[in-house]
Amino acid sequence: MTMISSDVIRGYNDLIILSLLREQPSYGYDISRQIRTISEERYIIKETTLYSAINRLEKQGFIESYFAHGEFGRVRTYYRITAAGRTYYREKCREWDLTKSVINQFIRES
Amino acid sequence: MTMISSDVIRGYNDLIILSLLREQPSYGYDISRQIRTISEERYIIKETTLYSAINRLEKQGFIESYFAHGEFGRVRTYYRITAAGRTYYREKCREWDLTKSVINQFIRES
DNA sequence: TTCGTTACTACGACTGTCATACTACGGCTG
DNA sequence: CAGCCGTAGTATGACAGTCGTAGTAACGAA
Repeated sequence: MTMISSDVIRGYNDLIILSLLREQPSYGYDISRQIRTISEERYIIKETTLYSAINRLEKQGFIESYFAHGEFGRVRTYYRITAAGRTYYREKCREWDLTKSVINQFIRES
Repeated sequence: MTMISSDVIRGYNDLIILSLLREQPSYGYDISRQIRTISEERYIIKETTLYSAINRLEKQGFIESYFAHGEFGRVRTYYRITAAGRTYYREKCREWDLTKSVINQFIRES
């Protein structure tokens, strides 16, 4: 099982986080578990990386936070995507498609 | 025409440079023109980024330099890929395939 | 002689990620 | 009831790759 190193996925954490929040609001720890699960253990995001990405996205207005109780009454910080966040997500998706096609051009050359 | 920003291609400059040197030895300025041409102007690498990537690759032993005359007798620093570089290139390609499939999983989810 | 293109190098700044470490609550086991 | 594991984070400083800015220098064309 090959894992993904952080430097190759660098810059796409925002995209990944937003793609999950597009489905439904969530909180940090759950987001990290979802990433792990959906990637089939091939990408495990570091806590510090995740939370710094989350804070960045919030500062930029792409997500917003609210407090809610999970099971057993524990309060957690939940995040939901904003309208600006959805727009940003679509842009990032286009950028990703472009990046894919450009890089593939170089690899296909050889 | 949408351009590729450097933060999305970050980490793949090594792969791109090696993919070109796999074909034939070349020098800095020519590599940057090839990148521009092959990407159809969608990715224009900054000089400083290119040369720091080249120096990094040489330090790591993935490419090696030699001096040669271009047209009109000007001496330029040419680079060719090493055996270690070819191995590294193949690894990076596999990593790229993995990254693609993982990121696509998140995007396809939604 | 000046300008544009070629062909670089140096330096300091910025950003995203990481390593390390710390806090704190709840549930389970011994 | 003590200790540990899983949950749910925050703080801090370091590092690597890229970028902005600037400078050098050789060559050909106008």
